[in-house]
Amino acid sequence: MSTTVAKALTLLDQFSEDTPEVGLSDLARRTGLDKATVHRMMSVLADAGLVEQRGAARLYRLGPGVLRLARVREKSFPVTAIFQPALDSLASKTGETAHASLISGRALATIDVCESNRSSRVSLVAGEVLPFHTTASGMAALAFAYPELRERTLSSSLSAKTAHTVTDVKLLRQRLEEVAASGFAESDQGNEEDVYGIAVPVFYADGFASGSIAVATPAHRMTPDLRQTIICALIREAEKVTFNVGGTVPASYRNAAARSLASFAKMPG
Amino acid sequence: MSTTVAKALTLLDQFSEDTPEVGLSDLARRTGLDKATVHRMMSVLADAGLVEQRGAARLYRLGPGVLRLARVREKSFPVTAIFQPALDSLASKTGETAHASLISGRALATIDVCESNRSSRVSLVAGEVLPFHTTASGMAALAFAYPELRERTLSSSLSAKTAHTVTDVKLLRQRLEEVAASGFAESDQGNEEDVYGIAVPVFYADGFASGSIAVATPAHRMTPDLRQTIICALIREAEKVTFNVGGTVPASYRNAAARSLASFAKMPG
DNA sequence: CTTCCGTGGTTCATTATTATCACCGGCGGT
DNA sequence: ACCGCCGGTGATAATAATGAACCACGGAAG
Repeated sequence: MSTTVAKALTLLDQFSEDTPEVGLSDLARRTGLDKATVHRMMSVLADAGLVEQRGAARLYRLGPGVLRLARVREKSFPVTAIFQPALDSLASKTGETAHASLISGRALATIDVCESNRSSRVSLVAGEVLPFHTTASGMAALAFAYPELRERTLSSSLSAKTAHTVTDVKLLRQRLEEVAASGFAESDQGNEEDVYGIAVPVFYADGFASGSIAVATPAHRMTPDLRQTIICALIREAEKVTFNVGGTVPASYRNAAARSLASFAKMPG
Repeated sequence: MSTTVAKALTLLDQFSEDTPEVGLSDLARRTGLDKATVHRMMSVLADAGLVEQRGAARLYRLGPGVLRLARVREKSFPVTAIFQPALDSLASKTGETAHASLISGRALATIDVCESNRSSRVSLVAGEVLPFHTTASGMAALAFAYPELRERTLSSSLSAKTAHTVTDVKLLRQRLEEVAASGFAESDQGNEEDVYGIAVPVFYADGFASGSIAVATPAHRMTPDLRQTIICALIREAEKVTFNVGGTVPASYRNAAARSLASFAKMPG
């Protein structure tokens, strides 16, 4: 984080679907950078087309440049187009909100969402950069990601987002091992109050996780039955998605997932 | 261009649909930066998720971060979703390839394309950052853009891309005045050999151009009839698009477009 | 097998860039 | 008129970027 470009790029992280437009002072406050610094950096970002300044309020917002970049990536390596149908299927099967996230540098980026059509549903604020350790999506991805990323994450600052957030490194490591053994991750209100998340990893061609797909439900609604339905659906969809993006399911995960599915089959109901 | 962030951002411009993956030395060569510098910058960009390095070849490609950013922008300010149907309509009406570009900092970013279904058609390399002065899209946008952008562009280095490219500032200024008077821009092989482009501007709420929509045809196929068809269709579609993005058509353009349409009506055929 | 050239990646002293702070003009509420 | 906050600016002190040299590797050619 000491390099100037890194600081400049944190400015981009300040924009989300919640706050698509941000002012200069606000950016400075959020990032802890000096106003002048932010101003100069934003001018540069605007020059590159990554942000633009429109309207009388002089607020900044993301610029057309990001559309171009996304287009280039999606054209040469389509993923959102592959994830979306899987999420639609998940949402209709489970009746809950499904979303997909990709490992994006040292964090997790939510790239696709399909909200359920229930009256009471989890409506997630997509577009935010999510930490690994507070979300089921993050834990699922991290458990099967490059070991170096796992270590770097565990040895970074792990802030709590709710009263339920696990921040203890030893406990997190244990949780990751459980995820690795079961093939799926769960988060009971670790990232947001009243949200229960379940996630499974999706893989790259090299057999390491590229991201994850997840289903989020209101915590009070979670039942063993629903839980089982969600996990089974996730495992099945994830396999398809991994295949469609040209990924390889590693043996470790394949075994873990099979074990979990088998254990459900034995249970009554 | 002297700031380090600007240099780092030029690295992102090296990725296009043509070359979605680039190596380290290649990036250094293209940008004129030192290998070590590029490596450090790419590491930072990768940390932010804007690029990623996959596969044994260690090539860099755009990362999931750009998907997130595009999603955020598109959710709060949908434009590609608005441009696309207009382009589809243009392509079917004219039988030629249509595309939309937005002013992205000090250049033009192509964000949407609809190729015609003809056997011989202009197949454009989208995703590239286009200069203003070589393309019809660029001239259409520039003629109605903020004066400061126009001046800055005209006083920058204007390199030629084909033998037909106009690089003389005085002549370009004259062309821009013609565009302002007629409401549309034409480029006869100024950006690419054998490509004839016609474009009209699209506007922001403040009455300045946000970008343009254009139709590109093989130069040899262009006829007065086709030209008229294209221009009329463009003007009509552009008005709709401007309205749909919440933009305002300035009086100057409205008059110019009306004049052009009227002049065609008077003509035989 | 050796040589050569091209990768990607790293190091570190030199140097140029960047952050900081106080300041400015403008706007809106009190 | 005042106050606070906004976006934006400029000179100086402090920091971060630079780039040549270097390493290890891999493939092609001699």
